[in-house]
Amino acid sequence: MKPNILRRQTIQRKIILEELKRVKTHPTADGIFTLARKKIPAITFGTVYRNLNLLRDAGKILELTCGRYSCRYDGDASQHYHFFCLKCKNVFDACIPAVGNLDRKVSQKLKFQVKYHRIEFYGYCQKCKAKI
Amino acid sequence: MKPNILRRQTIQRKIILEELKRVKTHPTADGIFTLARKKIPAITFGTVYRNLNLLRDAGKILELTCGRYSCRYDGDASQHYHFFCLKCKNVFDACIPAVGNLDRKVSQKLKFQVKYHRIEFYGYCQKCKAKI
DNA sequence: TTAATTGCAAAACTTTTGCAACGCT
DNA sequence: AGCGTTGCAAAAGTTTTGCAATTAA
Repeated sequence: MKPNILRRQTIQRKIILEELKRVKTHPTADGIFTLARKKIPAITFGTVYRNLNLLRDAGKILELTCGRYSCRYDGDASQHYHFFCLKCKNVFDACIPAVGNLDRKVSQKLKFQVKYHRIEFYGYCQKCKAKI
Repeated sequence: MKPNILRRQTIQRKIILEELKRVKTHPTADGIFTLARKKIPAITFGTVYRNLNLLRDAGKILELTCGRYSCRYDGDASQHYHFFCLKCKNVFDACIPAVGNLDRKVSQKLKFQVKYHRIEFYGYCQKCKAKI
């Protein structure tokens, strides 16, 4: 059923991952498509989405869900938190250390198996808080 | 531009909010539509979505974003965290107290104005962890 | 060679919206 | 009466998918 993942290195996949690691803007799939098309004009949406799904499943990138439509992607798959600006809708890394023991607390309370957690901060970024 | 919100009490709005507060399943918009249609067979998707948006904007319900498509809704708008089962995709309340000082830490670090945060736990619920 | 991957295009799915009719207040 | 709200249907926006051609290993 599931296709074998990341078995081949294609130029499309390489560029998508490279661009995602290069930028710090946590782009949407559409944004990645635009970035990739500058390097590979013939690339299509289907290829971008398929690769994003595969890279996410392989744990090489993070898929951040925000709002109704559209996810955002992060080329840095290590544990870290995010800040979402309520005004300009940009996403930033929230540079604080991981909160310890959270997963264990919830495991004990719910009797569930907690694998990981995410924390999202919401508010106004430096530029936007000046304009409110 | 923006319509005046929640100015009138309609039967549709009343049922949507009642059902959302009644169930503990954190349903999707589609799920709420199905629930509401049992009480008001003529209700439409448009009405459900419009009301969910208005109720969310008014702070009466929570909109939880999870995955690509589809948000989930929570009739309990008070501060609490959530657990997402990676297998059955159900959403549960994570009954642990709010983590203090988090917002302040990020505010100081980033020089942003942090209004609130959300924490999402991921793993396997009691039923699913037995089947892995 | 062969099977994963791509490009293309259509489909699927969720959410929004314009408009006339309806119905709270 | 006034206008917020609904039902209807079409549109918009995002993501997925079937298929034949391509291409990495």
